[in-house]
Amino acid sequence: MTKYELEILNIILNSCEHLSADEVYELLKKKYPGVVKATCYNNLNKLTDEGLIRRIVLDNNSCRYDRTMRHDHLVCIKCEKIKDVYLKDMTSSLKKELGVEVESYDLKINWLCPDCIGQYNLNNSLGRK
Amino acid sequence: MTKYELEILNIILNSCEHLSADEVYELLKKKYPGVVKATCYNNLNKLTDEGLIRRIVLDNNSCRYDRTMRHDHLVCIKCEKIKDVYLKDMTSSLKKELGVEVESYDLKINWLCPDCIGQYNLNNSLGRK
DNA sequence: CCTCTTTTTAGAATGATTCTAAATTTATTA
DNA sequence: TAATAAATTTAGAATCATTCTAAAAAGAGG
Repeated sequence: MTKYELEILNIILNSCEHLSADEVYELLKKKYPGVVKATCYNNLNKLTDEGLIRRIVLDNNSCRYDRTMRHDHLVCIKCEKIKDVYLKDMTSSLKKELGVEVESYDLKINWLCPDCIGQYNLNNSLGRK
Repeated sequence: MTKYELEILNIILNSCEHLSADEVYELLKKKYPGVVKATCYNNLNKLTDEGLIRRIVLDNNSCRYDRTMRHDHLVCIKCEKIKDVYLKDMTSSLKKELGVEVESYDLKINWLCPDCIGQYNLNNSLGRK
């Protein structure tokens, strides 16, 4: 594991946010000012392939990086901020309901976060789409 | 609703596949050869906003379009093909478990489809990541 | 028919990510 | 330790899906 790969892993494991590739790159530059963006992408891909970090793809086609320990995500329909939630693992119940092998799953729950909830008419935006 | 919007809606409702924007565009051109790609994108966005179709964002940052009736997706970890599955709606159980309002959710289940399952060593690829 | 609004067009712009080929670093093994 | 091989990084160009822009066209209502 190279110094860049290690530092990127640390950045992600120690972050409370869900960072974009660009945000990871900015943090990486604080320690290694000369580093190049492609290196950041290379290592984000490598770490993802190795299963050490996890890529979350948002509806607007942008990615965030996260720890791998199994958990689910609340995504705010307004500000798009992500919050981790630790719901019980559904793998085996999905297997049972589907009758097939399940490798993993990805559950994104759309909500209005507390910061945004005041800014919406709840009846219109939550009651029905 | 314009002829383009209507035709795009028909293309998606009548397709058994989960089409990409480009595939929708190719099909649209069969009926309206002069139409331009931006029109296709405009209308895909409009239809999505109107809730008449649904956008699925894959891990590789590409989109597919689908009917809106609530259902979940099996995504093959090898060929990335999508299959619809109609699992029971979890909205209310999620609300209960989380203790917050839930607008909707998006569940993607990763598996190896029957076409790809022969090409993998199941112990390695399914047992653990 | 006139005015206002919406949609379409053409093509440029954007922006995230990937690619390429050369340079550098790290690891291997003679 | 020197030589060779493999992996990583670099710089910047390329890609590709999508969005933007401003002008033209189409549609709707009075």
